[in-house]
Amino acid sequence: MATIDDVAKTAGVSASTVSYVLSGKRPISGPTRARVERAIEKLGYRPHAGARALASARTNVIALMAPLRVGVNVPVIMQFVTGVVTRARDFEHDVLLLTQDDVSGLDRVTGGSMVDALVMMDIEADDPRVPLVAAAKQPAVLVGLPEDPEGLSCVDLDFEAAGRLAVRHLAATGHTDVALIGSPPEVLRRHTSYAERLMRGLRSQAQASDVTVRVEACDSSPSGASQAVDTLLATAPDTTGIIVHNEGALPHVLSRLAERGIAVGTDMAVVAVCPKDVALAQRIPMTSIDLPAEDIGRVAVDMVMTRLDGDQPSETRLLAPVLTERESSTPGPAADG
Amino acid sequence: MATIDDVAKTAGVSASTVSYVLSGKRPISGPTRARVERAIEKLGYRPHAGARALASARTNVIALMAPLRVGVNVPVIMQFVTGVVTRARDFEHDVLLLTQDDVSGLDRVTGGSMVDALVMMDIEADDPRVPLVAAAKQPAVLVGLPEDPEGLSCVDLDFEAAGRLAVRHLAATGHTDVALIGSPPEVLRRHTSYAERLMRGLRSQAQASDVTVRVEACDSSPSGASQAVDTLLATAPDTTGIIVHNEGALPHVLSRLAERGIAVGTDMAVVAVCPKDVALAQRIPMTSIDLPAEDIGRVAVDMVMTRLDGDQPSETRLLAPVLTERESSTPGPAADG
DNA sequence: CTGAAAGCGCTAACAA
DNA sequence: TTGTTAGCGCTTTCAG
Repeated sequence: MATIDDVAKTAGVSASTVSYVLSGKRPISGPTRARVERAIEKLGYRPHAGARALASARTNVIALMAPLRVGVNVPVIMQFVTGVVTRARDFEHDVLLLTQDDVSGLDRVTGGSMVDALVMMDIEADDPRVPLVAAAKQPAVLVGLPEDPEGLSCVDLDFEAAGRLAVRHLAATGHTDVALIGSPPEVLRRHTSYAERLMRGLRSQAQASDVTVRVEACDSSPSGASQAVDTLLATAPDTTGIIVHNEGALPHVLSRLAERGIAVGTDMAVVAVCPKDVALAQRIPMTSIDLPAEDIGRVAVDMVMTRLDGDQPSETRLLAPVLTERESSTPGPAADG
Repeated sequence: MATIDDVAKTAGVSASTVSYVLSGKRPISGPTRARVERAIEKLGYRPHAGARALASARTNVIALMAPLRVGVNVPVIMQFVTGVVTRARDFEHDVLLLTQDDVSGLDRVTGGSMVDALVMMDIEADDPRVPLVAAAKQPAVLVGLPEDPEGLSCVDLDFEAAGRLAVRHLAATGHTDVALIGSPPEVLRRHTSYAERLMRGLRSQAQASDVTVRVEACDSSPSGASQAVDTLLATAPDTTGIIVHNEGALPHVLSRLAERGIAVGTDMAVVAVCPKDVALAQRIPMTSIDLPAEDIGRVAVDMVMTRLDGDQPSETRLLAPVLTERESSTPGPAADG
């Protein structure tokens, strides 16, 4: 492999000039630049990342901690990762992938100066990684909200607003008895705050709009979904609007409703909280509040990059939810008259 | 951050001794080792990755090129990535994630010595990345089979054997008219060889077992799946066994069959080629040939690690398919008598 | 506008 | 069993 000295030699300049041509950190005359570039081209020169990191204290790599366990949210995670990776490239950064549970990985990449910054997905209320990352010398942004973000930056969908929005939509279309089919019990137990935030929004808007909200936890399996639907219809037969916040269960919820002869869109309004493509991949195009995973990933990278140079103060960004009406929700019973 | 010299100083030894304690590349006396370890602990010392890479020409990072486009195979990809990341950790390596289409990323990480090795997913028959990676100084393993693997190592499920296995299973349970509901047309156009290999196996075994096989390409959308089912039943009404090799379409295929009053498992045997968890997440537990994505990822890492030190010759490993009988397939018509 | 030279923090001969 | 020392390839003062 050619080194910077090789390039310097064949261009007839000093190594530092080559370096400055590459970094643009000082003005270079046209002819000199041209000769250097020709030499680089000719030799197929690539700066050695390790040497660069050593000399400049910059790796041009960010770490991404993602929950790689198999499960419900796989599409969301993938979209998020995609957003992070593509946006990182816009800043000339690559992405080092860590699994959520590799807590020691945090220390490794951080202390070993393997990365310039960190993005951590799927933050739980009382997440053990939060204190670790707060102590790191690299900036970090969390996706999700921990109990105490003490000086850390966070991004997420504004789930509370999403909850309000969903209820407002159903209320506006005449529904007075609505229900949430939500996350699996284990998610709730883990205190991933988004579920709680959604419910808070749901409840506050329910009160404001004078509708009742029943909440049903729901396993993502076919049987879990069927059970949730059956329980709901048994205990709250007046329900005319359902909010589903569980991608894995969504198709099965719809199947179950179909099996029971309930026509989604006419007999029952259904609003999903999920990525757009998931909403569109159902048997009926779903009215949905988009979970803009890729956007969130992009924003996370933007935030972390901002913090790379200047020491911006920490901030929390909650993206405003957007509801798109599709065939699964139509004016409800009270609006019929 | 503490450096190796700091550690050496507080342990009262030389830097090289610290280095050797860490690497284990030469014997160290008990007491010395103890003092060094104490110093490391006390200072919270972490070797600087860049410095290490520069001095040793090892980064302890491997690159993984994965197709991050959204689509059908998301669960498979995630499982695969998980396999790679966790196995890499067993070899003290981290994973740098590149997107499939970032072809220049290959050059960047390779030429810049950012990684020790490469794993590339989803290789197509005439993949433009193959010559690039063949020219790299780092070893690589491909997941999938290119047209010409010229000296490169590959892993994949043995799809040809899987095709044979599926047909053999259906034939053995009495079916004589079977069909494949396969990948979307665009996948076939991309010449991802697995689809072709599966069909080859299907056809050869069909001939051997004296059964007919009809092939239906199938878009992964609900409507695409319905259409495939409808076309199939219209043009080949005698079909009693279906092989589905399209995870995204699978639930919709099953729904469509249900809608048409065809009972999967009794009226129609269905064999899926998909990950186990997908097979189990359907309305009926599916007889399936497992797509062991996580295993493949693990094997890919094993192979690439082997090639890191000694220059092992290149090899291609095709994992033997395993069929698990579940409720979606039962003895067919001919076996009834 | 360009060069010379001093490190960045580590590894691995070479010496003892 | 341990220490000394010469780089690894780059960035960035400092000088001109």
